[in-house]
Amino acid sequence: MINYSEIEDKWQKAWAEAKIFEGEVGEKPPYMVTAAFPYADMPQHIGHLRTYGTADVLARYKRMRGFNVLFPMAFHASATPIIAIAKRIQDNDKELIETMKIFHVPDEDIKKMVDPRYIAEYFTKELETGMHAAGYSVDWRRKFVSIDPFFSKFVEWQFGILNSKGYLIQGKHPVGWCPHDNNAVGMHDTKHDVEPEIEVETAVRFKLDGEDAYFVCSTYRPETIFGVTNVFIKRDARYVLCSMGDDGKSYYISKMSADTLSHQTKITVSKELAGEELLGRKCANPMTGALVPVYPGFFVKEDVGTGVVMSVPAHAPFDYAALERLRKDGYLMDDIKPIKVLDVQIGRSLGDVSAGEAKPTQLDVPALAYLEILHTKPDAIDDMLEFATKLEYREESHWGKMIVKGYEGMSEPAARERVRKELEAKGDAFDIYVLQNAPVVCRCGTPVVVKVVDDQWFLNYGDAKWKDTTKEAFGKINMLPEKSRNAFSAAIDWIDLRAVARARGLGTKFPLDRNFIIEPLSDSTIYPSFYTISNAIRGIDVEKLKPEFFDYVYRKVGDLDAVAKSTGIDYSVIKRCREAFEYWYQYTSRHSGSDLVFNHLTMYIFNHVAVFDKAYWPKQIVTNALVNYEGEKMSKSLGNIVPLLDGVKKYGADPLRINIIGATDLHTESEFSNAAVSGIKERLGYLYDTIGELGKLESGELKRIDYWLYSKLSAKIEHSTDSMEKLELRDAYTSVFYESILELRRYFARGGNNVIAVKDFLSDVVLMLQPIAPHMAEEMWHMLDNDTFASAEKWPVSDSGMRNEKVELLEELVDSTITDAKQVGALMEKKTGKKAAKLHVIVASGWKRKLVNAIAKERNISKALESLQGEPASDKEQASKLAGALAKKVNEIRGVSTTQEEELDGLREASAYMAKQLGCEVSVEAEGGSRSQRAARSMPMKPSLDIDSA
RNA sequence: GCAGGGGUGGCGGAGCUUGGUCAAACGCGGCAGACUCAAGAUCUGUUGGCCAUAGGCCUGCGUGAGUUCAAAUCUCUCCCCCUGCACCA
Repeated sequence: MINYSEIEDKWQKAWAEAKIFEGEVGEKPPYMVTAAFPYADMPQHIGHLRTYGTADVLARYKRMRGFNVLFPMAFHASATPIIAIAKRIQDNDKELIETMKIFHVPDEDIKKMVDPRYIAEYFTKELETGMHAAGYSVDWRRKFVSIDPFFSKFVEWQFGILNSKGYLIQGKHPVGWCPHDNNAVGMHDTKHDVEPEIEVETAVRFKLDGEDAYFVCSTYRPETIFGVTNVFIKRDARYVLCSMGDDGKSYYISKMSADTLSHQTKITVSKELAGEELLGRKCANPMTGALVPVYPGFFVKEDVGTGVVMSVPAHAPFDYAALERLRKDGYLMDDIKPIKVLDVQIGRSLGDVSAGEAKPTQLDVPALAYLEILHTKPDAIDDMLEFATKLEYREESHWGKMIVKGYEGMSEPAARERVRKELEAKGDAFDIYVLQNAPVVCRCGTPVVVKVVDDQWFLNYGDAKWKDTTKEAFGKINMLPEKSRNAFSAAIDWIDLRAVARARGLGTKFPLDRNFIIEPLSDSTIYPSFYTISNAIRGIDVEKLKPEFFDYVYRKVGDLDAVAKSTGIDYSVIKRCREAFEYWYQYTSRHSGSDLVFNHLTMYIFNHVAVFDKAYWPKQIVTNALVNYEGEKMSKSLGNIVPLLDGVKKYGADPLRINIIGATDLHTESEFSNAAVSGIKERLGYLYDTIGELGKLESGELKRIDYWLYSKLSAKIEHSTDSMEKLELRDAYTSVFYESILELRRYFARGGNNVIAVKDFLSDVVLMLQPIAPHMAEEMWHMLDNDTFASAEKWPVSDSGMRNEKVELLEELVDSTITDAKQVGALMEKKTGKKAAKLHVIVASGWKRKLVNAIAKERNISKALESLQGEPASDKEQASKLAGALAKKVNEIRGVSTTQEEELDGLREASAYMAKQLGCEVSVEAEGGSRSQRAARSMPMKPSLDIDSA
């Protein structure tokens, strides 16, 4: 049994003592690997191995490829969860404390976590311990925390630059808001961690006839305004007459919506009344001018939107149903006729079957037609109407074409935008925000509302010039996996204004308004550059870290002497910082989970472009998918989180690393499972044992199977090197790990026993295993009589001279012959009831090879036969016979490279092996010399088989 | 809704960039055998389906169409699944 923890301890200590992972400026080409900050609000679980482990594998690989590698690490604490956690600890939140227990946080530490700073302090230690245990080749001298004062100086400097470039702007912004706490609320501030989802609706105003006031209807589909036949209100709800904003007009909306909307605009109520009282009035459609009546709608909700709904019976099943019900109840409205505004093939998305059955009686009223194809009626339950609404909305949005004059042929989304803009231009429409997933409840118990704050600071990622420069930089970045490029491209186009200041949290104060904190994703966009100097400036009085220091180090602005003088920082330190930045930042590889593409990673590119010279723009970005546990997503609520330290202790760092990092492509989720890890352990054990037993092998002359092993090794090195360059780790480690073991097994089964060959093979395999399984590789490397560090060795180089395709081909011939013989033997046994006693393997003559190759080349039977001129007459006769048989497959025939002698040789050499596999005697014969009647059936690479029964 | 990714055996997933030599590498699971008093572990073999029974044939890569001598692979259509959608790490 391998004692993983003993081996891990041993080598982790040895590496630290030898300082082999400490990056210093040097002569070799630099390569800097950074992975997204871990957040210091929880320790790591095994899922984190995916990103950090991948970065470590790359760092270790590049070191072996002759690069001077720097792999630093730091921690993020400037986040809201950390504040929320402190608060929840204070409130004695059971669920949270449960989670803390999963991570073995001692009670006394939990108690201290009412202080957010203690949370950060505790978990940064935990994180470092975990990363150490996982065997990451990190240069720990450079670590810092995002709330360290010297880092804040760096962030402030960065924001100074962004501001000087005009990228910081101020404006209105909708946020989830708790009226009780008077605070913006995010996911971490709500019960059950629900993210408040804010959605924009269009509010359209309808002028009342004969009254200086408006109804405000909220809608998602302003383009249907052409089809409005009436307005719905809720009969038994309370409504108010109020002012909205400062346009001096009066508006009718429900009382409840007035409360909600008061967080978005100034609302002053002048009168309150019952919905009942509004009935019977008329108001004007702002688009068409038509006067429409006000009716009660059964489905209208006073707390949704404005509590007033514009009715479009042609395109809204609810509206249609409401009118039908009113009609049934005898409500007079002879003048109401649905007005169709767009055309669509009804039921198209349901497939041919349902659409074929549907017989819409009134195609002029799509809303009714939708009810009909769903076999439902206007008096159906709300859920059915809802379903019909969704279907209609979706199909019309997808395929609908406008039929309204002036908008003919426009798609629904285009028309929606245009109508909205037109109405807004006239002042007849404005945006209102709604909580799409209401109710969302703040941890204090108050329902969350949408508030529009008007003094929010934004980073303007929409700035056209900035975007263009970013795209330029993006085009040159190496993306791994390459297919992530599309997502980035979309993200760069999409990102616009990003709020950068927040009211509370740990972190750097916002320089333009010290009452705010810089939002935690925005404070960490260019921090990888801070690693290049963090070790050199730690301990310097932070007040000396003035902007001119950073300007010089990162942008070479100013003069070294002057900077030293004005900051008071030692000349040599500044010089060293500049040199370190210039050196390390030439080539950087950035690693993160793919979930960060749409925020951190995109902002990472933007901010680098804004701050640094071209030479220091990002060079490579690596994203990876996440980790599942036994087929399920890992999550705290599922309780299937395995803390990293527990995992390492239980399974060993290397088996975990192979399973989580090496068994999957970057873009697919990896699967952690106990079964997979134990399979990996068995295989590591096989390699370990094989090395331990090398002494039992001999050192004779190389045999065919030895050449085969060398050939396989050479191909393996070439293949896995290619894969590693693209970080296709699954591919690389299938070859290096799994297939190596299969090859060794076959080698021994074929009678291989050469100590030199096996040792050569294993040495290279062990070295290639080093990036992913560093501890075991180190151990085995030393068992192979080396006294250097595998972690500091060179990656193996493929010796193309060792490639021997002929030998590999002949081994495949042995395999296929065995497979065929088994099948034939089984058939024979089934037919005759007798077991095979002797197998005759008859190898095809040379002329057949010529014929086959000629056909493969010419794709023409007669031409191929011509090329056989000069062969003995009898062969020619047989050749034309055979050629006739091959004629109908003329396009499928492949050429062969083996001669009859080579095949005979290869099969004879393996005849003992074949005999063992088949359990019968094996005789290998040449076609010419065989007495078997089946000899003529033999083909190149497909010997004829004849079995003598017992 | 928008954006990105995906749909291949019992399962996880290769293959798609560059069409043919290729359907299913590698792993898990299943089955059979070896070892064992036995179980487990391990090793060996086998494993898409169907019809065959001297090594063969047919069928099969979400749906439907198209391009081509040839499509898992290229184009289009539709369906379904996953992820993200901002002040939140």
